[in-house]
Amino acid sequence: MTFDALDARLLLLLTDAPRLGVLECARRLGVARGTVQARLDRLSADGVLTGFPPELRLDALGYGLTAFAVLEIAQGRRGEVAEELAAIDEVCEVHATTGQGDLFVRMVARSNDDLQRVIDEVVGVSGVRRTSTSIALSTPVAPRVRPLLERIAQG
Amino acid sequence: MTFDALDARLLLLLTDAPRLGVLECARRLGVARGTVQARLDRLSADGVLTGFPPELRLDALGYGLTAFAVLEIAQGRRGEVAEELAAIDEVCEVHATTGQGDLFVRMVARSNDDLQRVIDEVVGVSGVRRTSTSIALSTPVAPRVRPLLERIAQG
DNA sequence: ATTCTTCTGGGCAATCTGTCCAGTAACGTC
DNA sequence: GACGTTACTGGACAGATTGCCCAGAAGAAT
Repeated sequence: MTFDALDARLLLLLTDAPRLGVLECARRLGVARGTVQARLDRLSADGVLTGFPPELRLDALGYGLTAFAVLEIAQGRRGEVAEELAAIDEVCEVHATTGQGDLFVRMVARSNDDLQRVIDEVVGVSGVRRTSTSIALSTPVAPRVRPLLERIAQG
Repeated sequence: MTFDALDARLLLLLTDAPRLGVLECARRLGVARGTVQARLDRLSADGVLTGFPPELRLDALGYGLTAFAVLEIAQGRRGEVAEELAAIDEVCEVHATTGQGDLFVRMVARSNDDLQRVIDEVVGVSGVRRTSTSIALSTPVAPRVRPLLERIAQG
């Protein structure tokens, strides 16, 4: 399973103009339409490209607060805890990590009160020992893949 | 600027079938084509919907390691540091947070050696005081917005 | 009651999609 | 070197979709 510069250029193109048609991509990349189609099919089939989820500004949706929590979990209950966390709507991301903390959680909320409620819900999950949370004040670098793609595309 | 259930249902639809056409969306939502078009235009214009970036499995791309770093920054140099971090390709996300740590960084790497290099680069940024890093062992909940949308869509 | 905004349902020309195909270039193998 | 495999090109086709426009209906606000 390979991923060459053309794949990267294609994905960059779709990053910039997501709802672009296959034909237009082919034109801009200077290759035949079938090639673009084949690449997209292959990337999807190989599981490299898992989709094109909409990118939303959550604050415009009413969820203006983002917070992080580091959870320390009781011995051997990590999987179980992770599952319960996944059931909380406001929990947008969970990682198991090395270090003193065991689980790292990203969550969102509508207001301070709402955040309080969400945090209570998170730390209230059975098996959670110690927690420490912090609030995101700003996001200088929003989630991105672009630089990596550009490198592969021979930027 | 509102965001109603139809908007949410539309975005859920596009989440599941990203490269779906406008007409097909209209059919599945049971509304006129023009409505779907208008909603998408409005969401984009309002800045709620910022795009449809490709969702990639970075490990399939060679970047199999994800690590997090909490950086403590010298007084008043946060913005400056954030800018330098943004210039590092492997840095995929940066948040300014409350708490003892000042900046929270997510980064990726190809291998342990590579991660070492990336970490060195990150902590080597001038203005970075103390750092603590940890590695993501697994990701029980990958970044998601779905539950929030479903709630708005009247789930 | 009147005005605005939004949605509907339809029509139009131009474009795109999915799907074929044959020819050609590139690559590894024997 | 000869051969087989794989990927890309360029072109064809019918059918579907897009962008755009419009008049009328339905609701909400004044």
